[in-house]
Amino acid sequence: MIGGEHLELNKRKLRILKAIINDYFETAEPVGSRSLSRHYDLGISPATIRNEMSDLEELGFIMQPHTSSGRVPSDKGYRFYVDMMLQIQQAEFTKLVYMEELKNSASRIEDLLKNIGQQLANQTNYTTIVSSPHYKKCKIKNIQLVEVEAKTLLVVIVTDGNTIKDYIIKLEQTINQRLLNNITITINEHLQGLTLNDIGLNVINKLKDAYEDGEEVISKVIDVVFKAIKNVNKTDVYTYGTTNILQYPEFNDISKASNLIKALEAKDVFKDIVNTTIESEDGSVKIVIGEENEMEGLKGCSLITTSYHINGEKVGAIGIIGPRRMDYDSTVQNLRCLIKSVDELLNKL
Amino acid sequence: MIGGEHLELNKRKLRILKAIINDYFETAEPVGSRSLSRHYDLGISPATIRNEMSDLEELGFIMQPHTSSGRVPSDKGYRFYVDMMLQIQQAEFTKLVYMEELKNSASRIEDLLKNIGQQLANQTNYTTIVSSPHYKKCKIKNIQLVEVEAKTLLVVIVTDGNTIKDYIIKLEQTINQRLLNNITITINEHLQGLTLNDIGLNVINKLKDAYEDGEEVISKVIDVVFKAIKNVNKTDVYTYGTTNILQYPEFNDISKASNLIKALEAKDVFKDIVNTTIESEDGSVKIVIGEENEMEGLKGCSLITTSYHINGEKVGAIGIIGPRRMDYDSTVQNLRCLIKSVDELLNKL
DNA sequence: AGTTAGCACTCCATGACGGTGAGTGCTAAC
DNA sequence: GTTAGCACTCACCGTCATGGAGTGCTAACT
Repeated sequence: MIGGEHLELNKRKLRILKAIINDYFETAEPVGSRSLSRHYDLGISPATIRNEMSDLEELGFIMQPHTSSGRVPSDKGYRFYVDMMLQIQQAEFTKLVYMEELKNSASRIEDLLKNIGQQLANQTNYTTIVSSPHYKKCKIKNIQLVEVEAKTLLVVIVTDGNTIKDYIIKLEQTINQRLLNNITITINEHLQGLTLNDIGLNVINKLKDAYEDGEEVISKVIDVVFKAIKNVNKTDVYTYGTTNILQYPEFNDISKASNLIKALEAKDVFKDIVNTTIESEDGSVKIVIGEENEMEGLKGCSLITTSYHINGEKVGAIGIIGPRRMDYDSTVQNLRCLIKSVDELLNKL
Repeated sequence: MIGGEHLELNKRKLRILKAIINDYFETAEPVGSRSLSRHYDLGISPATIRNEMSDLEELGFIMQPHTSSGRVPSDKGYRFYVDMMLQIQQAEFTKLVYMEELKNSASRIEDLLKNIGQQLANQTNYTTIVSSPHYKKCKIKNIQLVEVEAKTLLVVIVTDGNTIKDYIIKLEQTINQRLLNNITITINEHLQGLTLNDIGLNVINKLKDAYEDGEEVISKVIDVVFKAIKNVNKTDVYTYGTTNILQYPEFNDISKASNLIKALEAKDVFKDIVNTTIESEDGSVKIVIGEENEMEGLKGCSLITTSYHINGEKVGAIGIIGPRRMDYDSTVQNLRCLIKSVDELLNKL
């Protein structure tokens, strides 16, 4: 399909489309034939450009906001441009200036991801989203029980990727230290290496049988283990630089801005985006343009996402949200470089 | 000072001021003498109202945006009104409808506070801020060391109010389980009940002397303890319902809205507000009006804050941000009821 | 046949203009 | 002390003319 349309676009039409996209990126105003011929050295007269633009409009790559105004790239136009760009673009990994900072800034994955989101927003002047890591099969690595005060236990659960979750549980009766130690050991023996699905009734019963006076503790611990694993699997999404995107004239209208912010606030809706990003091809960059967005509030924006890895597994997504006319070229480039360094950093932690 | 001005305001002027504040709250438009006499049963003619308004303006309680326009309450006018209200208002504790929900929703303090912020934003249609609890003197309750894999230790630190912080530390060399257990016991013996200030060089040295081959572990654990306590003492501030405030016409201008959102995003600046709120009189409600705000982006807003308690100690703040003409009366009322229930809930956890 | 100059036309943005409505302050009468 | 009346101000709104930037079409040029 796209290939077919590509063939229809001769070199001159392509140059003009690119020029329109570039001019519109810079001015945010519909671009006309005359201004195009002035600013770009196309070697043809405005009249010729007009003819070509008329063709491009017929093909659906550009649109007129109203008769006798200049042209604006359509979603389809951007789609075409972006698909072409993704094929052509050389992966040129320049070292990002803020990588050094990041390297030293954080020893926890969450903090690192937060810094990345913040830095990327600052650097691109767009809004960024970062999802927390999400492990497909979350295995239990270690469970620790600590008495913090009488009848109160602290349960610490370490899972894959050294994610730690801790819970406080209240008991009906006190429990002596020796029993607690033994229970801890037994629980670990039974649960280490298991995923949520692996923990069936038989495992639970076996555990409960092991200690008669420990039944309360064990069943409460198991509750908490389930909670923890569910929590680890919960994808959290964080956004940075929300106000960055408000500076672009397309969001001058408060109602548009408000809708967008509302969408950013309701992070739930990003989870789909994160999931499809994670499931898409390794190392690929996904671009969603304008109306292609399923979320209402984002239809005025474009979204560039890619996934990051921990221990070789795709576990989370990083995305950039900008106006439809955003600078796809260098933003994609930027994101590619970033993700490369991020993957390295994450695997070092 | 305020008392003196109060005396200057006879009953009629007061009624007029209240009427202006109320009308402006409802319409967000400057209010004139004629419309005032129509909508409120003041028993006097517009001409008389005009004379009174002229006086009120001279006293600084109301202002004219431009000659021959209606009047708008000034910060001083609101301040006067609000101070009076706070003195008069009966604390009438109606049960909040969403309290039941909150009761069941959360078992962790952070989750509960999050729900509260969200609910309060929904209910008031303003933006809310909630600070995380901040304990004056944070004592160490329990420290636990767990080997999660070779050369990798998990350090769990439980402090006052059952706040839990956990850290992963990497070691140069493996450590056997027995030594680890002993170190854990010794560390707890030495550090339990101490605050950050209590941990001086002599404590550290004593600890290090206890185990020759445990020096690395001990010094790394102490590092982490310091970090944890600092983290517990760090006040985090969360905001909810950011878009709520954008619906008010005073923020129709995108630049004003953007400034406000920027202020909300830069949560650091709220910490002063939180601190002064926590330090102010027990159970009191603090109101900051318009230009009284120190933060640039908030000068167009008003802020109503109060503190919540855990174990009798004021540990955090809850606040509501609305337009200057917000409904101080019922918002304060609302906040008072909320905080009463919240304090109860928090102390049950 | 492809390219270009010229021309008529469209539409948006801008600024001037006048009328309207809501407001004020002042004065004089009640 | 209160109020009616009046002159005046100012924001707001619709209308109108103007200018600029753009288009599409046609005819002439290479």
